[in-house]
Amino acid sequence: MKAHYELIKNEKNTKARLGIMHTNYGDFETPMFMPVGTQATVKTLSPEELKEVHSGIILANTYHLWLRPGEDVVNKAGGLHKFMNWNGPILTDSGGFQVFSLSKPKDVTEEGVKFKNHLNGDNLILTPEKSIEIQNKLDSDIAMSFDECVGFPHTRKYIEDSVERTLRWAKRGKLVHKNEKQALFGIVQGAEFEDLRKHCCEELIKMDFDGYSIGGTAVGEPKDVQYMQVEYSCKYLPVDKVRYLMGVGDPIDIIENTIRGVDIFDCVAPTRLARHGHALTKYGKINLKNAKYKEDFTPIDENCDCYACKNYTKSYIKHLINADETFGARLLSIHNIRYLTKLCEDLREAIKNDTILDYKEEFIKNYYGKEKNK
RNA sequence: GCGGAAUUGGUGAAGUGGUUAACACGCCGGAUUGUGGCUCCGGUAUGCGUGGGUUCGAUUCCCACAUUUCGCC
Repeated sequence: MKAHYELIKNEKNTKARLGIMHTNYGDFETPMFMPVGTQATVKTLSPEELKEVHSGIILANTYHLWLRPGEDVVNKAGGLHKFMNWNGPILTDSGGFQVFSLSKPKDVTEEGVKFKNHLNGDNLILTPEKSIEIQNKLDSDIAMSFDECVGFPHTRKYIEDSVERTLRWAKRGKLVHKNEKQALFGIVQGAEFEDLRKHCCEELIKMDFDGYSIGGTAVGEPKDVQYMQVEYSCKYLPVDKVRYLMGVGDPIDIIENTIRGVDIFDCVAPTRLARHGHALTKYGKINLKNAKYKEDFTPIDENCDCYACKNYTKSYIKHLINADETFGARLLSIHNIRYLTKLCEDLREAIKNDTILDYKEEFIKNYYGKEKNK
């Protein structure tokens, strides 16, 4: 069986959707936040801890696992689930984001994208076919097409060419996709141009993917542009397939884009922020390095059910972060991921009750309001 | 008691008779969006042991004192 989406309910006042993703490694409800585990591990967390924070699915990265340890090693281990001892769903990114973060414009060719291996300097080329072959071997539940993720700003002409290339790459990848238990998603590009997003959606739908990702967001564009890009994508996507917004994980953005019809999110923010000493709270992001927490013997959030909040104080976690102890990063990662999965639980509840706009208003009032008064 | 050396921010320290006293760490803030993990960006000594003197001008030269330290009796 391939992973597939079941639509449960549309929210009455917005485009928000409640759904279930069925996979061979369990089902999860959407909207859902997906933590990032680039190198077959969500940094600092064990699989048991990931279960505890209610991660329905995690993301791993094709580019990194290709370079190290190599897809054949993972394949011989019995696939990514066995290799990393995670028996929940896994989605793999295609390496498309590395097109944005690691390559220069001249490195993007029709064949694929040239990279310099960051571990040993080798010149490499990642192609749509190679990306899919690697993902087939990694044996994730959901694979991504290899796309070109273009940064912001950019010219319309470049996006026009890039979208066509991404479509050709999607088709090439689909042709070599052989893993029958693995779903394959197409990626919508087109930046902030509605006609290009529409065109991209229509062409991808013709290829009949198992789900659709919205790409080209979270690359430095203003918030209103991001929301527009999501609207211009969801508008043209089929209702019976899941929609995954790539790279977005700011709490407000999760709410705004859920309202616009997105089902799955991923972001490095909760884990990266954790390693740098930040915690997400109802009243905004706080920096535990700040001196004011030195003798704050209360939990990050008294109402949070995570292991960190149930057992540790801000003062202690601040001490761990200041002393560069990894346990601090682990406690904050647990909290931040739980914060986002709980946010998604709340959003699902609000969709059931058709109260998502009220939820958003209340959330923003708390998140920005008190933070600014501090 | 005698002789020498030293005294620069929270710490280790560089430095010069003349605009804003280097650098590092720490500290105080900020950033971080399909992760090239442990990064990046700011701020942080109105003052160079204390008191005099020389000089147009002294943290820098001179004197005294204090403190620290080394050696000798």
